[in-house]
Amino acid sequence: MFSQACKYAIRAVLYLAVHASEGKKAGVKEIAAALDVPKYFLAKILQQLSRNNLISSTKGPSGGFYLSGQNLEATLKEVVECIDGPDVFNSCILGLPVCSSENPCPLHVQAFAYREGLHYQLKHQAIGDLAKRIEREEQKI
Amino acid sequence: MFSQACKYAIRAVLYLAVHASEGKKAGVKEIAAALDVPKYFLAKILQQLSRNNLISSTKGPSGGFYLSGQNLEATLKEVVECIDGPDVFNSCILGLPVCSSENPCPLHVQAFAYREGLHYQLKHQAIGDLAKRIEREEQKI
DNA sequence: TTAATAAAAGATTTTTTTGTCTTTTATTAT
DNA sequence: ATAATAAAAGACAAAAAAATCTTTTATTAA
Repeated sequence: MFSQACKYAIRAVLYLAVHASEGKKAGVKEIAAALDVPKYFLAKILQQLSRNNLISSTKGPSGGFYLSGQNLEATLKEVVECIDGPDVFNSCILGLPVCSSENPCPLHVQAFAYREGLHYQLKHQAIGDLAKRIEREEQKI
Repeated sequence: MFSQACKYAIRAVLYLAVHASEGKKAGVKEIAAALDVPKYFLAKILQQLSRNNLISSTKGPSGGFYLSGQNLEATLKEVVECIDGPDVFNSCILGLPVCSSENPCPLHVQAFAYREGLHYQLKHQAIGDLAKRIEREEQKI
């Protein structure tokens, strides 16, 4: 479903939502250690998210990454599409160039339901709200 | 979700279910052309399926691939797991080593609910029955 | 204003996946 | 028996994804 980079991206964003803020930024080193993820690879991913204004960062001492108020209102759908491209949620599960409700591949109905449910959640839940649930239910990231 | 090899495998098996039989085998060349898929790569995939008794084959003139009665009773779940490994349907969508209903990752509920739907179909529908529907509804493979 | 810090950027390497080509083995029709 | 056929197997190449290392740039605290 998601590339490795995308999985790291989602987890990093959720980590920032829960553990960081403008007054308490988190560095690559901290995030990579907390998530047990390759540091330099994560750095690249964070840069990409930052360039696309999905996360915020400042350089220098006491610098690092965090989510601004605006960032917290974004959704994971945007994060996912930033890393894995815009077709993640609507490409055919069998890779057929034409596959739609009108012209469905043999797995279309099932695959569509599966992915659309996930898509819906990622699209309609703000990252900030998701973070609250994670804290409330003490979920691992 | 599925690797490229797995997508080819599913499509090839369905092609065989619809277009081939013990009396009318299909060669790699025919299948690759019909599905517009790289020939030599497909050959490798068919070999793997054959070694695992998910498809049948015979060498030599008028040889090729087909599905035996037993093969038609198998499911796409078996095909998928033969190519992509046994964890496709129960590994965490975020790649966390521990993620279950008791100890869910932040996306577990959504991912599980919807993936399980796909899993259920692939697990409980025989390839032969699926092929009948494909013919009935004239679906592209 | 300087040294230390940490992200940004660029270049490179490693690993995995995908795709190709060649040789061998089995089968069958002549 | 033999030639033709087609899968099986093995070796190889290309592309993509994942991971690493180095240099540059911006910031800030002393």
